[in-house]
Amino acid sequence: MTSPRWLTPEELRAWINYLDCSTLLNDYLDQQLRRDAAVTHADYSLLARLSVAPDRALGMSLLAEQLKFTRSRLTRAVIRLEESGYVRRREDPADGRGQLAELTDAGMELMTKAAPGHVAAVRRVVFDALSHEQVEQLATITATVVASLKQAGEEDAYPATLPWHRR
Amino acid sequence: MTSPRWLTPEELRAWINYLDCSTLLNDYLDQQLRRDAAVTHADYSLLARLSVAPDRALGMSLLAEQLKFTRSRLTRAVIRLEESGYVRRREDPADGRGQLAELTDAGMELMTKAAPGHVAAVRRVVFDALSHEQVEQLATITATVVASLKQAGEEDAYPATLPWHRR
DNA sequence: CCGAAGTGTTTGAACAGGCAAACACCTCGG
DNA sequence: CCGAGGTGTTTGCCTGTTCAAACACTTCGG
Repeated sequence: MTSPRWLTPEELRAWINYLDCSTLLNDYLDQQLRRDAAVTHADYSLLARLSVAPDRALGMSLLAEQLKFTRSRLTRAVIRLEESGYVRRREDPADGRGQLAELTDAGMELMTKAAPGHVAAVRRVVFDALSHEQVEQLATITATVVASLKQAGEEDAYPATLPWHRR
Repeated sequence: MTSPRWLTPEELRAWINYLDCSTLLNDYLDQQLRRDAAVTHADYSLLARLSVAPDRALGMSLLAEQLKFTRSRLTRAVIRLEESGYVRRREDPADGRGQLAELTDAGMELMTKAAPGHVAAVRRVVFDALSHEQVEQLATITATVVASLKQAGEEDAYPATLPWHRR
């Protein structure tokens, strides 16, 4: 690093906007779901993944990977949701080490009640405010950054740690 | 809500990409700062705000607002940073109720050490991967969403709670 | 000058999430 | 068939965050 290249004014503006956007959007959706469906955004995402899975069930590791959760976070989240009656766990018939998380009927019912409001909220603050072109731009930009993160992660991780998502 | 308008496939793709991007990017930067400068991304942002403020000092409420922190979150964060020696607090001479958070020399030194690496990381995973046009698109899109969130927040909040940032 | 209402900040209690270590089970070479 | 090493999951402990209630000070109407 010779002289650390700073961000240009446009980059800085984009960066600050992005940071604010990401925080506020997350807060907004979390509030909306808490208020209207009594779940957090994180729990909602978990249930949503299960609701579209075949048999409404997924292995814990797979689920953690999709959600970008640490395994321990997932364990605790699933325990909580199990206590609330939305999820059930059973052993993976194919692998004695594995557990499957399965959406219960109550969980499915919650999703069908909560999803319309959530989708409406996302629409309202994001997609209704953006043009069709901007939606495409957003998809491309975020995909690019994700790819770039993936590559950066692999390079950094050569010594030892953080294989996929801090393991 | 007649029949809840679902998301189109492109919208859904954009949304999922965005969600992944936001999570992974935050994780990545947090790891980078923890590893290279022994601070969290949140603490870094706080110190960064102070470092560019006049006299390196800001009132607690103003700082909380800029950072989108709860007031209580800010209180505790500042206490922690004060114990680490990066921040000092003093009474606001203009208002006996208020406190000012001020960056110490140690804090400033930390920032000058940490900033280049952080900026390099942001460049690497975001701006080096995007074209100049995409940076502008990102700035516009995020600004639009922030504005739309602000409006949505005001409308929702008519009954009672959540004035600015859940108060 | 008094007290009510407003604004700025902190505290107490509860909980989510991260890391690292432990545990359980599978798989494969010998 | 045994044990070493891998993979899937959970647990213990600690830190950071939230919500609500308390505190502290200021301001303003009477």
